[in-house]
Amino acid sequence: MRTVNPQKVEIRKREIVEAAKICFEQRGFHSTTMAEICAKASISPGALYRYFDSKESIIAAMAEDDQFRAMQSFKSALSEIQNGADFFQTMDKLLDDVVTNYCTKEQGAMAAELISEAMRNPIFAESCSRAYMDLHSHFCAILECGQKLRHIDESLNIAEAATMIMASVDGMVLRMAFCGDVSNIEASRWLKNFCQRYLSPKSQTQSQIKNRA
Amino acid sequence: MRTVNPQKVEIRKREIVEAAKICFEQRGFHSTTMAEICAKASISPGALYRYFDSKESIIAAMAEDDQFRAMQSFKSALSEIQNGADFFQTMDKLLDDVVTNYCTKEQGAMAAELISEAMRNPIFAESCSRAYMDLHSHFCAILECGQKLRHIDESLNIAEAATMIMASVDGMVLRMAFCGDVSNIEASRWLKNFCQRYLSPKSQTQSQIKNRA
DNA sequence: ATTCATAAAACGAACATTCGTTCTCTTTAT
DNA sequence: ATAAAGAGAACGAATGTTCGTTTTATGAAT
Repeated sequence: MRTVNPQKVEIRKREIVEAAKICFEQRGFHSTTMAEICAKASISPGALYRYFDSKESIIAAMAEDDQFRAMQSFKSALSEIQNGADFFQTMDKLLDDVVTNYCTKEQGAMAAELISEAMRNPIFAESCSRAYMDLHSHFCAILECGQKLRHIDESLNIAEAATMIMASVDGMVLRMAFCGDVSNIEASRWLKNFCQRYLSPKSQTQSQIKNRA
Repeated sequence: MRTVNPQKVEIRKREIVEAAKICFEQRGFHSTTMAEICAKASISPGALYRYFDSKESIIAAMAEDDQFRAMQSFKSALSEIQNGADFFQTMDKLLDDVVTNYCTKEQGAMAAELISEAMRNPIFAESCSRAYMDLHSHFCAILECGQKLRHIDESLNIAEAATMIMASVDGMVLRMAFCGDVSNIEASRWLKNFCQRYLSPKSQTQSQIKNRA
């Protein structure tokens, strides 16, 4: 008698997720039909439903994939810096990584789609939120290294800075996606410049003193 | 014989858009049904279709409304500063305005929804893009005033700064919407602090010199 | 002021279509 | 021989839109 092959199942699942991702990027979660995903993955509806029990679970699987990949970038940046790499060089690399991998119209569309999905679905929101927190804490660790090395202003709160920078990157990704007025090269340069100006130690000015009070 | 009353038509249209907005904020564009909008606006489907010829056109009307309101904030800030108001005070006020009016779960959901909608629908994208450009150019004008007054680093490119700040604000709005770890008070303070650090003139440091090259 | 004719405004049941999912049957690998 | 894997037609619920009908407001005529 025939036995189930877990490896082949895993491969098929990944194929389906990949196909779905392409569809979602092109037409969004709501507009892509199961029929389209089936066509792209060369599988029948009946067969597909042996691997995923709903459209939603395909979306969830895809989101987890993305989150995993983003985390990889952060983890490698953190280990680099912990092994003595130059802080700003590592930051620049991380930003370049983000810009090249996420600053496409498709990825931007995806991000917006994911956010609006998370907004309605509590289970989905939980997962996104936790993923974000994870990235945030890793980024905090990176920034703390920078602060120890005196590349980041001592008076700057790390959690605040991490949130601000991540928000800026996200905002830029979305901006670039739906408004073609910024190139990847500009985005990358602007983000680096922003990080440097925002993070680097400053001489005490009137406004600084006022601000810290 | 009876004649059409353009004023009443306008009022009814606005009622419908208001009702739709509440529905959209709660459940998103795709999930809210025409039936729900009809119920909220106390109107029958047949009657509603005398005012808007599709669900999409209601969404478009609502988006225009939002764009108009955002523009008002920017215009008033610009005129304030042109009439001699303190630059950072005006900026702070503008940021407070944004945080109080847009940093809600509902508005965040809305923003994400609008972006993902713009991503598919070219006509919609055009309108959003133009609105964004308008805001951007007004914001540039505001920043130029600040630069003339020496509150903004001379070496900073204004278009770049405007894009960065707007992206940061957008990113923060979205972040706050789907991840409840930042309060309005923090967001407001962090954004102000960010603007000050990012914009204010800096003493020449090594990294600065390197960056400008 | 009252009545009447007419078109605007509203109603709401019904339509047509779309689409996620299921079910039964066939094929295939072990 | 048997169970996994796949196919694809069909189902049924959901929903944007339409259409025939009814109600209501308005301006002209009495």
